[in-house]
Amino acid sequence: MEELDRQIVQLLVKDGRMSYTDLGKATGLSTSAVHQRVRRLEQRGVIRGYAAVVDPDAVGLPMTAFISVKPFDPSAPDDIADRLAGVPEIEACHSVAGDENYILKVRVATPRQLEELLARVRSLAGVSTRTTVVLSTPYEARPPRV
Amino acid sequence: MEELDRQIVQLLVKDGRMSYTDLGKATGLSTSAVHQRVRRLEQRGVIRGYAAVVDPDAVGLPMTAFISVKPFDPSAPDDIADRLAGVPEIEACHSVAGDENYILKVRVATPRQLEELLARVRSLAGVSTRTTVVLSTPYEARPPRV
DNA sequence: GGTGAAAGTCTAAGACC
DNA sequence: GGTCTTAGACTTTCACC
Repeated sequence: MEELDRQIVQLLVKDGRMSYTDLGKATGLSTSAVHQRVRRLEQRGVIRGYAAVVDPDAVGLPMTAFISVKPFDPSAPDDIADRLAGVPEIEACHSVAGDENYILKVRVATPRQLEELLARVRSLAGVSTRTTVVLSTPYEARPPRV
Repeated sequence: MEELDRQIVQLLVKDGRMSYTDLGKATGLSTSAVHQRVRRLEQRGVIRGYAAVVDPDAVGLPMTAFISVKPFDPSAPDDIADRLAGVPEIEACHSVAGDENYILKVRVATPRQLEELLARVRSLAGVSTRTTVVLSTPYEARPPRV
């Protein structure tokens, strides 16, 4: 990716609501040139979208956990990610190398909800689970150095 | 949190660039009422900021891994998170309950860079590491159901 | 790929309920 | 907390280079 695009992406990752005017000032381009570049970056899928970053505590989801899952029947076709796609508590699902097949990142309100979620994940996906509870998060969603 | 605020947060998590005008239409409030509420949500820290969501592959960081770390000397004061705060490859750092003390999520370009990063993490923070490489990510950063 | 200008839309602040 | 109003800023499109 070219230097100017890299700069624009970097700026938008740090502040997704930065105006095209300000992006132009920061990069030395005109407003419309920036606008065009951003549109291309969106079309090419480099920029997937924009999101408000929310404090999970403040919206009633103070409990985070990582759930590693492994199928009961390792010979069955792996449709675990699909089976879990509709579970709203799951924020991320990564297929991984190692002892387990997937790592899920989940957010819930209470330990009781985590217990209920684990039961749901096990029965929906036919997996055993190993859960690591997050105690605190010094930082998260830090902008990548693009 | 109140229903209208919940709605606004939900909408902004899905589209961080949605205009106040459109937020007003979606919630049945006037533009300025929405604007006021958003400003309050930002001030109260419910909304921490806004970010462009970027495709890691497209910006040259196709490799993701989780690194669990444990201090060599468990009796030393725990300043691991601080020591690692300046490492740009680390996207998130969670203190966790369980066998290890922290889980880091990292993004790099190549296996060789991951190797170099692991060495850096170990020596900077005085920890042993256990690394789980991500093979693919069916979904990630899904908007929480606020 | 870039610029610059015009029309339309949105933001932000103030007065008022 | 809410609405309405208004000035100014920003976005978006277009003709042109």
